[in-house]
Amino acid sequence: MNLRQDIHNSDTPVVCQACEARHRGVCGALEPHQLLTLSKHSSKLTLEPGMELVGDSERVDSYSNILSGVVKLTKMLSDGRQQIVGLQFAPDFLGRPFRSESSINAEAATEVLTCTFPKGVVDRMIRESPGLEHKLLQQALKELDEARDWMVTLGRKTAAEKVASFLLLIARNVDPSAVDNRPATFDLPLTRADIADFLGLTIETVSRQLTKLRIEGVIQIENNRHVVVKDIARLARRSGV
Amino acid sequence: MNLRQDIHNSDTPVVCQACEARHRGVCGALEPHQLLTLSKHSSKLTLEPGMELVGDSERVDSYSNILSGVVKLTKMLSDGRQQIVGLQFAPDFLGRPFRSESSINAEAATEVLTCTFPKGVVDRMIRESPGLEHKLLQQALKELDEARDWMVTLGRKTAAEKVASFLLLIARNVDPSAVDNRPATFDLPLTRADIADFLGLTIETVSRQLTKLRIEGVIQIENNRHVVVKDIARLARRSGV
DNA sequence: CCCGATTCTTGATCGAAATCAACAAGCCCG
DNA sequence: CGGGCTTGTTGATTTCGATCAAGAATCGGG
Repeated sequence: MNLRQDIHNSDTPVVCQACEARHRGVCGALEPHQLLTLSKHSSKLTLEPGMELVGDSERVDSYSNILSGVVKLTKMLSDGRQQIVGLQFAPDFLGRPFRSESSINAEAATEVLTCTFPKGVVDRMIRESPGLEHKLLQQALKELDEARDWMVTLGRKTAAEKVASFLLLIARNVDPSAVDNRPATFDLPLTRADIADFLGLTIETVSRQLTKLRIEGVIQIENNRHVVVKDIARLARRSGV
Repeated sequence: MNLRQDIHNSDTPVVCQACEARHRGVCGALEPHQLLTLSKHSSKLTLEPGMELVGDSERVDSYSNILSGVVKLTKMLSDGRQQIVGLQFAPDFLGRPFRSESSINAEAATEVLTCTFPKGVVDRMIRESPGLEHKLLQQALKELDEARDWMVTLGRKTAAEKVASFLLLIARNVDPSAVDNRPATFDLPLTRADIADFLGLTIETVSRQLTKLRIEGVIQIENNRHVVVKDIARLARRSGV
């Protein structure tokens, strides 16, 4: 799908011109004049790891496009047990349309760069522009597919398969060459504790499974975070399909 | 939200008049003339337990509103391990917009009554009617919320909490009085095997946990399927919040 | 109404991951 | 550059749920 090639680039606001969110994200649905309106109210934010984008059950009064970095979506039980229910990468759209309250917590896992808008401006634009709502529906359906895939991992895979599945997920989202089974290299955007919360495991189990994969030569790890996967297909075979 | 009270009921097709899908489902977004078009192409189907609505990776050429009964959405690993990734009740909309292939299997858990449409007719109507797309977005976001809630259950709850969570989910969807903590009575729409696949457990563990709840007086069970919960709040307390 | 099949329960044992515990390796900051 | 803190690894032990194995209850069909 090629997006409005007909319109000359110079019509679009400067801040939007090279933006991923316009090329592959929700902003692709907007006309130049809408981008202009939006860009007047938008601000680019840099968030350090651990900083909150959306607080649990806080009022949500803004939406964001993720321009770089990884955001984790978490849920917590009252006794402190935590589960990561989604990871978002650029150029994902972050925010819960049509509801000012969120039962979810969104937090920067790495350093994150966002383009952030006031909720009201976007909500108005949704009402005017069916194309934008269409993009949001696509984004929601994508997240739903990912959530359901992950439910299988959480409910039915072993610890070893879970860790392999996680590495595969990160590799595919961070290093494009992993998608077509070529060797991949990447930094883990999550700590062991985060990985454990994503996989429904403990940090000790995550650590042991990573060690096992390293010893068996499926992956190499440097400085705890940097991972090299020579044979993606081999990793995939360990992910329980 | 009250839906087009201005339009006299007699304008809407007879089959739609008392239909839940029009009152609380996606059809509420449609004008009488659209309902008429749709109703001309729709057919009501009755499905026995175990019958497939959407086959895994089959072409999906239809959408359905669930009018009664419970549909389970399942995913399977290549070695046969299975996970139920969602349950749908009336008047949920079933079908994956904008994609002719589904990686999900939809199967009647109980006897199910649907109102089914050809994909093409609905897809066309989506393009014409932003209101319909809006409803679909709401449906997708609802399913996403449910999926994420369930991820917490799968990843972080104990077997006892999982079974309690499941009973609570069914009670709230089947017996309205459960929603405001009044005593509830219902038939389990799933077999023990299905419950196990939903909770990421084995049938033996599900059975043992149900027995435990029964012995401790939290629930009563008759004929394996019929459940009475006198104190919903007590059940909720066991669900791990 | 009875028989066979399915579904469910209960018991005994096993094993994967959690927990408990100690230590190692980075890393930030003075 | 050294010390304290966070983050990660490894080992020993426990535990929860899986697995293996019988039975019991329920259901559907002749």
